[in-house]
Amino acid sequence: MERYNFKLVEEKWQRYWLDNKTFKSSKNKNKEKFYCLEMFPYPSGKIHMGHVRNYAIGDVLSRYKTLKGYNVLHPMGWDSFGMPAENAARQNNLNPKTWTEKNIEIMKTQLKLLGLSIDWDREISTCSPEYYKHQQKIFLDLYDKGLVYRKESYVNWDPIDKTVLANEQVIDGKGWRSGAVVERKKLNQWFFKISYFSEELLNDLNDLDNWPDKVKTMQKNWIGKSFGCEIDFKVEGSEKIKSIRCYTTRPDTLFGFSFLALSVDHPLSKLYEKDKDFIDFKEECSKTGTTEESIAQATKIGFKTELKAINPLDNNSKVPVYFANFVLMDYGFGAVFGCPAHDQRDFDFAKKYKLEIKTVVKPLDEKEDYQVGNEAYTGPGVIINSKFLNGLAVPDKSINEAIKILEEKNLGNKKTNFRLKDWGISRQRYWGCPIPIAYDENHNVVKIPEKDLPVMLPDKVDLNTNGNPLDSQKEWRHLNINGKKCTRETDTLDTFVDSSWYFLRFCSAKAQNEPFVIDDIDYWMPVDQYIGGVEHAILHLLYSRFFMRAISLDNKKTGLKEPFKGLFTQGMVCHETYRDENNNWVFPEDVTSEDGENFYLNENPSKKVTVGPSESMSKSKKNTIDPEKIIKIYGADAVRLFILSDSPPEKDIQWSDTGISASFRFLQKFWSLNEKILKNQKKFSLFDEDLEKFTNQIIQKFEKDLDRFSFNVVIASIHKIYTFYNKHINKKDWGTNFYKNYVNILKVINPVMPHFSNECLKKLDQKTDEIKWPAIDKRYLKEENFNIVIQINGKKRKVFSMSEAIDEETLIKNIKKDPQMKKYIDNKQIIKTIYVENKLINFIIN
RNA sequence: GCCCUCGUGGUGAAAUUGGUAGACACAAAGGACUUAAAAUCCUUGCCGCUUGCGGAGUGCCAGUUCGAGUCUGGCCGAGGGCACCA
Repeated sequence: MERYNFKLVEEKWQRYWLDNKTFKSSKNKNKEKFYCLEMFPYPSGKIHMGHVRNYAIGDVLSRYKTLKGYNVLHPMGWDSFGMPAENAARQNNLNPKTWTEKNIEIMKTQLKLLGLSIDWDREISTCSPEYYKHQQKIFLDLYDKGLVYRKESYVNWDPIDKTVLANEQVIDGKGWRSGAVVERKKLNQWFFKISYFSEELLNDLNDLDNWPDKVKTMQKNWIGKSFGCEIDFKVEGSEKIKSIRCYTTRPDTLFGFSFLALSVDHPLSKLYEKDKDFIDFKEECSKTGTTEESIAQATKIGFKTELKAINPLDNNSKVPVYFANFVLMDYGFGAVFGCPAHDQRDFDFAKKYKLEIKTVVKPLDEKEDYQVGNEAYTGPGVIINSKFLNGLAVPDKSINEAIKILEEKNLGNKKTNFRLKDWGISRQRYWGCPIPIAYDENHNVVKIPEKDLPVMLPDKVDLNTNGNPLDSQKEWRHLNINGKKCTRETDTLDTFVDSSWYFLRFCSAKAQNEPFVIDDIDYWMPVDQYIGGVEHAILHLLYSRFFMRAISLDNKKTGLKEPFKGLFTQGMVCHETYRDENNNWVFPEDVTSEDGENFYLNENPSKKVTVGPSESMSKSKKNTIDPEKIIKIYGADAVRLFILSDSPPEKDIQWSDTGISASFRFLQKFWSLNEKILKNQKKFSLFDEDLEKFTNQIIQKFEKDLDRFSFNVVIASIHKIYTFYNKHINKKDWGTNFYKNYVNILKVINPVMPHFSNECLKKLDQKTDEIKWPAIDKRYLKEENFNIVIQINGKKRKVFSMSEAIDEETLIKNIKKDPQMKKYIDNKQIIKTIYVENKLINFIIN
């Protein structure tokens, strides 16, 4: 019997698909479309298991939908701008472009080994001018729409490398490369006005029915809508300043007001910029680390001014004004009123500076003379000690009433606030999309004319200079626009911009003169199923939602707002971590074990290896498995089968060597089943109803499980199929329907293991092009063997197997006759009987 | 601190609207076949007693229900997100 040679088979079919352009997609308005998209990879060098899992899921879905008769779009591209290229190029003295293009070639080859059903004719790469020229066009379009602006803002500045660092490049307050203490520096930066859509981005989450709730909640919190009131506080003690505006969500606690706190960046700080004590204080504030921990533990410090703020509801109450380190400038107005009794931060601050702590809310179960203890009380209750607000229920009534009164007295206004900040898109980097802007001699912004697009990245740059390499490109920087001397913007775009519209480009990947053709996106968009890692739950997905709205704004031709109709976030691939005696990480392939308990180095079995917990595969911990090596040993179908089995796709999965080899052996077993069937094709004679039932029911289950992404259950069904068919064939139950049903089985497993399925079908002389999902014969879906559970007082005592439906009366008669059941029922009074038709009967007795 | 999710055998898990808990696999043990090995197939969740049967059982404690892994409340534990957002 011929062994299954996955290598030959997989190569053969991959060649066939390529030569025949099997997965080429084109618009067909008579056919329902399905746009399946996985998050495109960054070409870092090689694919990793995370990619394998992501693309296996997407591929199964794409192939399934194709079988179901949809016109499927399943493209792939490269998120190819970004810092790793710049760093790698610097290290190896290469050009980022060369490095990136080489990686793309390698990874493309690896993806093809997986047998993905991708339309490679639509391949795009964001670092290619063919792509970014359109992005520059979109940038200018958004500029014209007023959604792009420039303002001064703070950045993390590395004083040694003279460059801006992203937040994740700042480690313990120091630059990741130079180790220099990072400074806050004000720079002119470009922004997208994502806040223009805050309300919409929040509300429209409600319509995204096919998104995970988790992601929607994360976005909701990120947008952070809060409802409150802006209040002007009159100020005494300075000629220059008469009032300070604050934002609060708790205007009802205004009678507990005991200080007013300002951010050190508040405009009022100008009054103190020559005050040495204030300069020292500001310095002290900036030292508070940037790490989450240090912020959480930071003590609250303040700088007392000579100013007094007046309580708008009680003009006799005058309280000190402080600058305080815990007030943020970019939320609200950079000024807050302090109510220590009912806000923990204010409480901590008041304790430190011995300010009054006046209780104005009491919990419902406390007496009128309630006083807050060692911490602020922020829960619900009733207003006290607050004159005309007393007795109001906290929070809803009290807040609404307080706002009403403030508005009536012209002291404040109802206000909604969002946490979502505008998106800073300037990066002082070389390997990114140039911003198509220049400045004239008076520093005015000048758009690069459309005819001069794309603004090409210069090929030859010195990456070893400090700061942005583009700054030193003298020739490139200077240009004339309409006869005026100008200099180019040297910042490039955040790479998140590249990935905010690539799903549109796939619809018109070859369009020369525009980013996309309206007719194409009308047909293909929105993406029906988007699949990727949960790490992009907020930024990438929110930015894409913003882009879709920004592009559609004032655009009469497309009104699309949501780019992704369905979203699926898959879990990570994990593996145990290994360390040698010197505590260095060791690759799993360099480790061996005979008993599964003690581990040693392959090269030196006397050296013990300690096993750490299983964690998400990462290069730094060396707990990675190279997909290419695994595919070469076990084949793509075995890898696909394994990576989809066992764990539900949204959860993390454990890589296991025994698991992958079991999948491999399973394919071998399935193959020999196929061989047996092939040899005995002529022997089918008897009709077998059980087979018909099994097959139709399992295909139905397949559909249901595929539709709800239960791939692990689908794989379980495949195992069941094998066991069932193998049993039948060993018993020589050659039903006339055996062959037909088996062929249908080969079709439904096709999305999961396409090479294997195609090869088996071919061997049985079946067509492999345009395979259709088999129609289910409804006659066999009806369960005709009824298992009726007999319960006594809700406890299972026996199961009756019936070949046909039975009525309650007969059933009870049978039960009473049953010798096993007799002992439970005889001489007992049946108080109640619960009967679920053909399923269950429950006797309640005493 | 706030928000969200999840707790089921040795392990990954299944159970779609409350109705036979543990499908399907991994590991381990035992068995069949074999001169032997590989491969393949079968059996085994736990505790009792003699095949068979009985008991407990889905993190813990209550509740609703004829019936709860599933619903409600409280507690404990794990993971994730946000983090001085006023």
